[in-house]
Amino acid sequence: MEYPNENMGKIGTIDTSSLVDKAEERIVQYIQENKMVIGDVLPKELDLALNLGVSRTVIREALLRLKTIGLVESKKHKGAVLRNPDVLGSLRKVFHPSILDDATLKDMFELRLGLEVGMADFIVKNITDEDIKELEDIANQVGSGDTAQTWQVEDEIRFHSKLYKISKNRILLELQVMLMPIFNYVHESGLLSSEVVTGDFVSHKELVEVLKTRDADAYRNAIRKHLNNHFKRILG
Amino acid sequence: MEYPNENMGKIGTIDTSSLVDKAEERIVQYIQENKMVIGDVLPKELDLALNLGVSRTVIREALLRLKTIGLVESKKHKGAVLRNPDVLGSLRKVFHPSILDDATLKDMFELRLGLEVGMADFIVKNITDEDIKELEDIANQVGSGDTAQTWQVEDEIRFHSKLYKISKNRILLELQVMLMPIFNYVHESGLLSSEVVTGDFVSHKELVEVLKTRDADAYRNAIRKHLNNHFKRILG
DNA sequence: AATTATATTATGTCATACATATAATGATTT
DNA sequence: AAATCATTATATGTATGACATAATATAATT
Repeated sequence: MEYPNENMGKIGTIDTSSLVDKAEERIVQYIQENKMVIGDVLPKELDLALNLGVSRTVIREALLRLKTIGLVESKKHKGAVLRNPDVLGSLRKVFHPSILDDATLKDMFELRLGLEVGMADFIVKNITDEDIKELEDIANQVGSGDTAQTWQVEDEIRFHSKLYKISKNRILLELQVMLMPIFNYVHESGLLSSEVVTGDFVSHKELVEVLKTRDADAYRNAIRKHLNNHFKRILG
Repeated sequence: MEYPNENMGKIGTIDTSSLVDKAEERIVQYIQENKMVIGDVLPKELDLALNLGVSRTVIREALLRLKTIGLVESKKHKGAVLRNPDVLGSLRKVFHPSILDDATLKDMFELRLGLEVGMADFIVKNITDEDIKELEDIANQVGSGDTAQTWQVEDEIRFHSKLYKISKNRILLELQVMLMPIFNYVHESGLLSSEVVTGDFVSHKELVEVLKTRDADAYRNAIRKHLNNHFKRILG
């Protein structure tokens, strides 16, 4: 029983949603019922207010929410126009190490590792000869004289960013862009057990060689091994 | 050259951000500079307005954005209190097939497949004997008489939801919950090439058997095969 | 026809007032 | 003294009206 008093039965809940909540709901409903598509414009604020029987203030706040999650975009004189929602856009502002708790940061660290292994099939499917050439170039840049830590990190990012691009999956790519700073933050923070160095490390060069075979299973195993040091830190 | 007129050189951009944009920025800045933590409350709207030299309306809209992305939560009488951001919360409203374009939907279909394969290590790491028992129960419920399509789908969802839970990764779990309806929608829509049936299918029961060995590599291969029909539809 | 003024319109911002819920305080009871 | 209840103060929620601003449509000019 989830009520404080055992004798207290369920009597139904009261609608505590604010006017803005309701207005937002109705507007989304309006969009769906009218089968509106990208580019269509919503009725102007005053009309919405009049029709829903609330003040313009409420409508503005409801619309602002829709703007914030990227569903609409407001143009002066024209109104709120539907846009192809930048699905992950709303995440961008939240994805900062400073405002996330440790558990979440760790989850994201994991997420990135998982994504990279999980997208093997999509990489192999879409990779072109030019892509391979490009990856090879990046992989070769290491060792070319300067082996300072910062350069290594940059090459690391370039190489893996390229992999995401090859996957031709926009969501994946955007996720990666947002996850990368968090990953690096966690990597360098004291959040995880200290780094370990294992024997059978797969280098970027070797990854490229595997990619040349266009064998997804083989690549999946290779990238998993490549990331093994990271995995070890969370798997213990 | 990205300017209409070749003769037009770069003269620097003008800050076109609205007052709300700036206010939002300053508030986030305030949070970081003061090293505020979960539970702390922001100054009240009127104080923020006075200090930033804008109207309360602007402050309210800025705060509303932060509320929408789940960074703060406003309590009457108290103010805007920092909350552990529900990172994916803002996605919930956008994740509806009706408002996403086909390309994005397909990307999400892929994402789910990738996640499931990519999280193999985390499942194997965290799985308990009870988890295995539970998975076994779900797997056995299939075939117990009723083989209607709807039941199959429900068992499918139950089984895979359980897998995500086992991963003990909240982000992964939340993503899955949001992705599932989209996945089903795409699965049933005419968006992908028609379904194919392959020979070597790995069943839920077999997956459980593999999990008993606690071998992440083996499980990764198994789940990849289990999802092979889905993969085939996008890989062609 | 092309450019330049003008008017119109819908959003952006401001100011003020009041409603409402809740934290804090004080009064009452046991 | 502790617990309960009533009161008050306070910060957000909502409403209203006004004006600023930018973009569109229209008219005027070249």
